[in-house]
Order: sequence, then structure tokens, then C-alpha cells
Amino acid sequence: MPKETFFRLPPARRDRLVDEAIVEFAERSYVEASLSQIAKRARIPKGSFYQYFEDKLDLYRWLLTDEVPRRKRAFLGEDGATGASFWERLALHIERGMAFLVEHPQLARISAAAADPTALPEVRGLHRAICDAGLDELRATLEEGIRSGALGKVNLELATRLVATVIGPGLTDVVLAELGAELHEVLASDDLRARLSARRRRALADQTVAFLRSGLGAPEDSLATPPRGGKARA
Amino acid sequence: MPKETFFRLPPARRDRLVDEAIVEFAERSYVEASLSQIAKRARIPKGSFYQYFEDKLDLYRWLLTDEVPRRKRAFLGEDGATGASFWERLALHIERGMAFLVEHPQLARISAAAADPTALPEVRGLHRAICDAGLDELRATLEEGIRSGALGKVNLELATRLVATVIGPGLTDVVLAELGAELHEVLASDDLRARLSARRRRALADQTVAFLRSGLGAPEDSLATPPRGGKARA
DNA sequence: TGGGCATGCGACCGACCAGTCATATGACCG
DNA sequence: CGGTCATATGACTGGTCGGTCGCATGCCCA
Repeated sequence: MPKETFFRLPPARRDRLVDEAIVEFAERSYVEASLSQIAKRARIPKGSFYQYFEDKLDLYRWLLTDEVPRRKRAFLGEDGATGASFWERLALHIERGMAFLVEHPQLARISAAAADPTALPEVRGLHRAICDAGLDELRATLEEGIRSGALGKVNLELATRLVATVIGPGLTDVVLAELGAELHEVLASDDLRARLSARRRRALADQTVAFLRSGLGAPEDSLATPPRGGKARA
Repeated sequence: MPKETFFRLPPARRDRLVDEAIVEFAERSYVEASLSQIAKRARIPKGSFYQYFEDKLDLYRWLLTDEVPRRKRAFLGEDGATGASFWERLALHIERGMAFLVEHPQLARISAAAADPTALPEVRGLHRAICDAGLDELRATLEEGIRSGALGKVNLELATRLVATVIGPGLTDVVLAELGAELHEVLASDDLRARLSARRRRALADQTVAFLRSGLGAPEDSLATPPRGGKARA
């Protein structure tokens, strides 16, 4: 947690610090990120930084668990479950995720960083807590899908983790391919983002939901010959 | 590429260096990994290291593009396409991937590192080349699946990337959850690996293929109401 | 025996890092 | 005015890093 001094800072100074920290942690891992760079770019002496935060980890933790989620909620607008069917809600969720990625690539990158491997135990604990929370939420969603009859009988643990990687890293990859750019270009550029329209996002979300719902098998194939001993689906 | 001196080294000395480099690069990213640590643990003076490789990147590149793929091929035994159907071959491929992950977690981790984000341009180029090669291979496989009629009509680019993340990071995550361990524990421990039997791997592979083939939708659901305007599948 | 050459080696260099500390500043209060 | 207290500041510390350099070692051939 930041020290009280941080919250008493003139807003311009505080924003400069936070914005530069977001840029730095979006581009580099926790270990690679440099406090000296953040401070220099925010035009805040390093000694002053330590009046605001305990240390580097304190800043990172606050960003990851407070500031970035707050900004993410602000963008997503607390939309929540907007009626319709399970699959329609999923498609909407995916489309909003792509919009967030395109409009706020730095925040999206920091959110996603929780899944990256790291050797530092403190950081690993932090990341794991975030990942687990996301998985719990998704698991609950899938359970509700099962109750509502939208989903067939599935291995819940397997499905949760596979779906999580599809709508997480998988979709990020798809979006980058659509933009024809690499992650670091998107983080740095402003106009690349306009290249993925809401219509196109919706189409990609629909295709992704179709994949999650019905798989890739040919229609006649997928039901006529149940995969390997009928284990799937039943 | 290593210098000639490296290949003239007494095998024990060379192996020590390579093994410690694999351990280090498996646990830490390129930037975080420390040559000093590798050299110290391999009991090779740093000055000597620079007789064998141009620099840190030279070692990393050789590991990533030569040594690790060589060891991976040695483990997978050039099995190649072993008859049977498209889906059966895919299941086999997935099972072998899980076996490699469990038996050689360090090598698997280094292979997978190519997908991690990094700010260093030289490393990014290296990683991108490896990822692209993997995607090309998978795309060709899927195209063959389409020709053979096993796959329905799909957005090939989307499908390639989604399948790649499912059988890559997704399955890694599933395996770690099965083992009840984190990546760094598996990298460090020997006996955790025995906890995922060939039978269990095969079951997970089958369930994963069922997911890729038929999705998660309930049987009556997935065909009765084509997702959103009939865009999927047809 | 002696010269040449591949290799071994560790002290050393400059850069960068996270974090500290002594001092300076300036607002508020009596 | 003098005193106190929150805050600002940048030089500094101790450490690690990738990479270099000059010297030592020991084998091969004359």
C-alpha cells in the first residue's frame, strides 16, 4: 500500500508517477522494470519516490491489485450479466475484453502479466492470487452454464483452464495477428488500435464462441463418431 | 553459434556448462538469467566462457534453436504421423507433449519461453521466428484436417492461434494443476513428475481433443441453435 | 631446449540497479 | 520572530551485471 503522503500529492505529480509506472510495467517484467527509469520519466527524484511507496514491490502490488483493476472496471462499466443466453453473454464478455485490449493495451498487459512465469517468490505469490481469482470466477460461470443446460457434461477443471487460456492469451494473440503488429508496437502506438472495429471484434468474438461451443470438428464427424470410446460429451 | 573451442571442450566440462545454462534459462527469462551464475555453478571462469561463446545471446540462441530442439527430437523419437485418424494423431501429439513436459520440464519451459513477452529487440526477433515456425506447422496440420474432412469450415488463422494456445500454455496449465504444483516446483523437483501416469496423460489428451473437436456445448444445444446468425460451422 | 599457440583464468571495468541518508525547503503555529 | 513538522532532493552505498584484458599454463613441433 502507498504511504499517506502519496495520496496527499498534487494530482498532476501523482498522475505522472502512476502513468509512467504503468508504461514501464506494461513493457517489462517486474524484475526488468526499473524504478530509476520510472522516476526519471515522471520527473520525480528517487528519494521522493520512497516517500510515497515502501519499495518497488509496494508500487507493483498496488498497481496490480488496486489501480489497474479500478481502471479496468471503469472501462468495462460494471456491465455485468446483460441478459440473453449463456453463449451470448460469453460473446459479449469476449468482445469487451478485446475492446479493453485495444483501447488500453498497457492496462491489459499488466493484467495479463500475472500469468507470466517469474522466479521471485513474492511476485509469484501475488501473481498466483490474481490468476486463482480469475479462474474461480470463470469456473463459477461455467458451472452456471452447466446448470442452465448450455454446456454439456465436461471435466470442469480442464474446461476452466482451457477456456481461460483461449479467452486470455489466445485472444490476445488473435487480436495482435489481426492488427498485424507485435505486442510492443501496440503498447507504443496510438493509431494501430483503430484498426480493429467494433464490428470486427464482434465477429471474432462470435467465431471464438462458436469454437468454444461446438469445436472444430465437421458437423457430421463430431456426432457420428464419438471421440475414442465415447468419453467425450457424455 | 558457439566458437570452435566450445566443441573441442572435454565433454564433462561442456556438459556442465550446457546443463547449468538450461537450468538457468528454464527458471529465468533471458534478461533475468545471469551468466555469472551459470559460470559459477558450472565451475567455469567467466573469462573462459567467452572463449566458447560470443556473448550471452549467442549461448541463448544456440540453446533455443539447436540444443533444446535436438534434445526434444531425441525424446519424441521422430515419431511423426503414426497412422490413424486426424483426431487420433492429434491426441497422440498432445499426449507426447505432456510427457515431454513432465519428463523434461526445463527443456519444455525453454521451448515455451519463445511465447513470453520481452522488451529486447534481438530476443524478440528470435522468439518470433520460433513461434511463427510452430504456427506454420500447426496451420499446415489443420489444413490437412480440413482436406481430410475431419475439420469443419473454420477461420483458419483464428483456429490455428486458438488451438496453439490450447495445446501450448493451456495444457501446461492443466498439467500443473493435475500435479498440484507450480512451474518452479516442477522445474526443481524430480519426483513430482511421476505423479502423472501415461494412462492419465492419455485421458487428459482425449478430453482435450474432445474439447477441440466438439466444444463444450450440450449436444442438443450445439446443433439445434446455431450460434448467432448461423455464422459458426457453416 | 625453446618458441609458438590454443586455452585457462580471475581481477577488473563501466553501467545500472534498489534503496538510504543528510540536508534543504517551506508551511503553519505560538 | 523561532520552532516544528511534513516533504523534497540528489549524492551516495553496496551489490550485480555483461564483458574485457593481461598473464599463466601446457601441449606440439623443431
